Amino acid sequence: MAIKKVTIRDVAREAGVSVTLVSFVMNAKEGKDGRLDCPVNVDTAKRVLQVAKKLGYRRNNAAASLRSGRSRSIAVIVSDLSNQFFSEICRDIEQVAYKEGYTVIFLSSEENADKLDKLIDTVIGFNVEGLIVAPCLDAEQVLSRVSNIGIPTVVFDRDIAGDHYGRVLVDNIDAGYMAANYLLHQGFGKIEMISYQNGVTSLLDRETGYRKAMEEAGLGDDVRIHKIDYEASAAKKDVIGIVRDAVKRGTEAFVLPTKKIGLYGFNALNVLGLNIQKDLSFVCFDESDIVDISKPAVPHIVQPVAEIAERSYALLRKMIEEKATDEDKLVRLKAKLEVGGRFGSEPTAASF
Amino acid sequence: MAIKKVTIRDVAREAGVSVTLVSFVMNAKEGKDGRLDCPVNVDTAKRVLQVAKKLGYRRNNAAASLRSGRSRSIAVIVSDLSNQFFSEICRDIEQVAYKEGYTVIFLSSEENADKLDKLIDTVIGFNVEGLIVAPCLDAEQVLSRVSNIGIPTVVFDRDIAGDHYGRVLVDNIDAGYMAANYLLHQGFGKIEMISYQNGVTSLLDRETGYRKAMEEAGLGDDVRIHKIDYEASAAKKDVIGIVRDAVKRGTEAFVLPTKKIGLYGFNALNVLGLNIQKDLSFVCFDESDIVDISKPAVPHIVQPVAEIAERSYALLRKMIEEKATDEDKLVRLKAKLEVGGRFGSEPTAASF
DNA sequence: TTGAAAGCGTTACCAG
DNA sequence: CTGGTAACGCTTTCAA
Repeated sequence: MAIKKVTIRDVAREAGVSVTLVSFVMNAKEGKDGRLDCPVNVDTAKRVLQVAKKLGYRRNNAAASLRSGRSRSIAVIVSDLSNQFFSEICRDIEQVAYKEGYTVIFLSSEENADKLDKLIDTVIGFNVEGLIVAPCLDAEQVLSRVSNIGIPTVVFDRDIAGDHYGRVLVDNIDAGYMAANYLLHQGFGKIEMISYQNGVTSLLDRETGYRKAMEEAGLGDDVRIHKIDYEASAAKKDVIGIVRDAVKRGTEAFVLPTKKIGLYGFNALNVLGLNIQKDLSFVCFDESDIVDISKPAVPHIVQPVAEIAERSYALLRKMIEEKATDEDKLVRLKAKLEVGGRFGSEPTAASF
Repeated sequence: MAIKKVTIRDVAREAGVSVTLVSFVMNAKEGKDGRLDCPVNVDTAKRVLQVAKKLGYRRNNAAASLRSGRSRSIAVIVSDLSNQFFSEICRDIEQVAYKEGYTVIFLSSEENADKLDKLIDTVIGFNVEGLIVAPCLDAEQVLSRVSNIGIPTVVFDRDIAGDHYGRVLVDNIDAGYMAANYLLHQGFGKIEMISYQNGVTSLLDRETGYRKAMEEAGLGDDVRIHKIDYEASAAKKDVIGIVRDAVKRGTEAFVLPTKKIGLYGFNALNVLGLNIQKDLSFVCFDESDIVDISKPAVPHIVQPVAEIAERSYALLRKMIEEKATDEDKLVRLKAKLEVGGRFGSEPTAASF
């Protein structure tokens, strides 16, 4: 069956009016009184609406966008769509954009700058009005091209130099500081950290925070940051070795600054037959099934996902409307330390 | 800064050729020999390419789509983008589509049929060539409208009656059967199941499979399927109660037919102070951080995510090209039982 | 309150 | 091989 194509002209003919009228009616927003606010006779409008519905008319956005230059759509490019952190942000952005009648296109750069480059071409060709990007590694050059083109762009999660971009960032220094400080207040002194060697800003900042907390506690000499491979199976092995040696050395706790590193940490405990808290304590980052369920609860730093999504979208809209001041263009959010699991404050067996 | 707009005409003028030539060149696919296959002089083509690059030309897809009627894009609508199962499928679809030069728009219906309806309007307005949909609850009517319009549509995860759709489904009866059967072979007899009361086909099928395995084992009288609320906090409470009562009754094992229900199960164990395997055994569904890390390993049914993605996309492409036979339009895939965690076959402490 | 007509940037068609 | 020109469906003046 061929795809039905009902145009504005079909509606106009059937309703006995001009295409202009139909266009007016179809674009009219409903006022608060339920009335359409457009310079069209109420009865005519009603008739047009009816005919449009009967015929199954749907606006051809390609044509509308071509003519008007606006597409009422934005693109969100993350480095891995299957990463929970990103997919939650995507969902939240979609929800808030949807309310304003904006369509969101999601794309995944797979942590690959070349692919990011091509994706950006694609979405620009789609006439999106703006971009929200979680920069992949080495994204600087690719994104500088975007800023040359002049398409409004907001980056989040990782920082990128350049004052053209809107930036929505979590204070990762503070996050790392909180993580280490929590452990210090628990009475631990021998606290180490495991991080990736790839040097993304968010991780470097968390390392800085950890270091700062240790130094303030007069434990600067005990700072130890282990760097592991980014690739999963290598990383997993690395962590097992690090944990095993650390326990021998008398290490009491670890700051594990990403969700995955946290999981590697738990895996190491399992493999080594160690117990969380009894043998070793962790502060993890982000929520995971593990920290949700673990008993005793595993303290973890959570990023304000919904807020990141909302602020990114709001900032982008402001930039699209060219109303964003330089102040607006940098949003700094704080992470939070969760001490109980997501189920922590819920009824326990005792309450039954 | 205004958005730079370089059109095909600018390139044509600068290169001293007609717009037609430029269009030819810009649409030419690279042949295997690296040569462009288009009826254009090689040198001319090269010059056009150079000028296009120099000027920063990018095709306006809205215009191209308007004129050609094809958009080289498809839409994927899932019921929750932040659900790992869906987001992995999205990523995989994106990857395979990208290779063929197709853009994918992802949307999230939030398990809401009305929203699905609107999203479909939106993407049709975007001139997408086809739809891949994970039906939300009550999606039947909404989707029947799509099939009237005649836009090629593939559904996955949940079945929908109607022979217009392509359908990529996992054999959930078999999956439920495998789950129960595994427990039976472990020597358990008192096996129960916890499921949602919302009656989606995939769950009903898993229940059927469980029932079938029990009946074949002569344990038809012991079949017990607990139905819980879909809403998380209610569900969590329900499961705690169910597990507590079940253990008292001497239940040995549970089939937990979704990832979330599995997590509720683990939560119940925690809250009740029970041990997996010692006090109660589970077969879960889908991968999660828990089943990855748990020790002893938790057997779980995994769906062939990559295959679902690939087959859905391939089928949709075939339908778009009107080459899909009725045979093609139903793809049945098998789930697999994983007995070890994802880390199961990896090096353990002993190997260090 | 209504309508005619001029494009938006591209591809398709036809002629050279 | 190359180029002119007519659409595609819509929004947007401008005029009635």
